[in-house]
Amino acid sequence: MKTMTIRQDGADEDAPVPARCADWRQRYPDLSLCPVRGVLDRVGDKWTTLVLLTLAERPHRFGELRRAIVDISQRMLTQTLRELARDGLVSRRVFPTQPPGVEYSLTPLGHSLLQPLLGLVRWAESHFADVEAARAAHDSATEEAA
Amino acid sequence: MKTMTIRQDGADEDAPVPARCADWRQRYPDLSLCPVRGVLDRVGDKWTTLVLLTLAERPHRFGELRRAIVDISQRMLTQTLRELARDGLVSRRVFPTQPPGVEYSLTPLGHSLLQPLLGLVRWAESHFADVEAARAAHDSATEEAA
DNA sequence: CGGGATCCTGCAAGATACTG
DNA sequence: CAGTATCTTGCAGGATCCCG
Repeated sequence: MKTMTIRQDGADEDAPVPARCADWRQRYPDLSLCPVRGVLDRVGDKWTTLVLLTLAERPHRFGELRRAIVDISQRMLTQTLRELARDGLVSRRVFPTQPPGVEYSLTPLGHSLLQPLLGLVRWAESHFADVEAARAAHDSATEEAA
Repeated sequence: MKTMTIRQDGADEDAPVPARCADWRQRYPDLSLCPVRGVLDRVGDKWTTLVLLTLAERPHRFGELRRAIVDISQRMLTQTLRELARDGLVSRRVFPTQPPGVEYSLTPLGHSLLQPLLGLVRWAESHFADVEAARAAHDSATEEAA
């Protein structure tokens, strides 16, 4: 293995993609502690992304979010919002009216996550057809083998 | 609601982020069919990303992947690789040697996904400290309320 | 309206054992 | 070496009821 200078505080930011990846895996043998995994787990969460994207549009109240996301259960919405608030991605403002209103909105940090997230969305938009084609090809190939 | 011109074949690519998001949600009332969700579910998968990042480094054989990812079970590795191959992100080459060797590598499509993925990784690298700080602040705040 | 607390279930995923 | 098959379980997540 080639010797490689690794900065103590993080990966070598000038390193090419592969080296960066290898570096991350080496520095976090316990994957549950890896910050990258933490983020990816969140993003992959069934609802987190949907909530973030919805809030990207404009601030929403609890009920608005429920209706916007349609098939989210109230339990999951509450839970997702709490974790997002805890992570500092979403802020929760309570209006002491009657009945009480609660408004959720993206924090600057949450907004910053939106950019890479949108990168993924764009990839999905432009490459989903390829994925579907690959699936069709693969499926017909394996089925004809059977 | 404001009227908005939606191109038949996809979201308005010039639209600002929020409108794009709203658009996606509207066009896919059934979220399980939404291509964006499909991609995000994959990325969020506990192992998919790890495998892709590992293969980004260089092609790996099955056993190499197992050892590289350490705490993946053989079952999950097989399953993950099969789905990635089916989606056309990873290619599988069999060498008819004795004993047989199988090499997995990224396809061009898989490699293209790497870019947005790395965007997320970079976000995690640069903002994880903020998330942890937010958590600490949030936790101490709620705990003192109790 | 905006949740909290409970109960219950399905499936994701680990462990183990076997095969070409 | 590179998987497949089977069994088993944890827990994500839905449904439901209640409360300030």
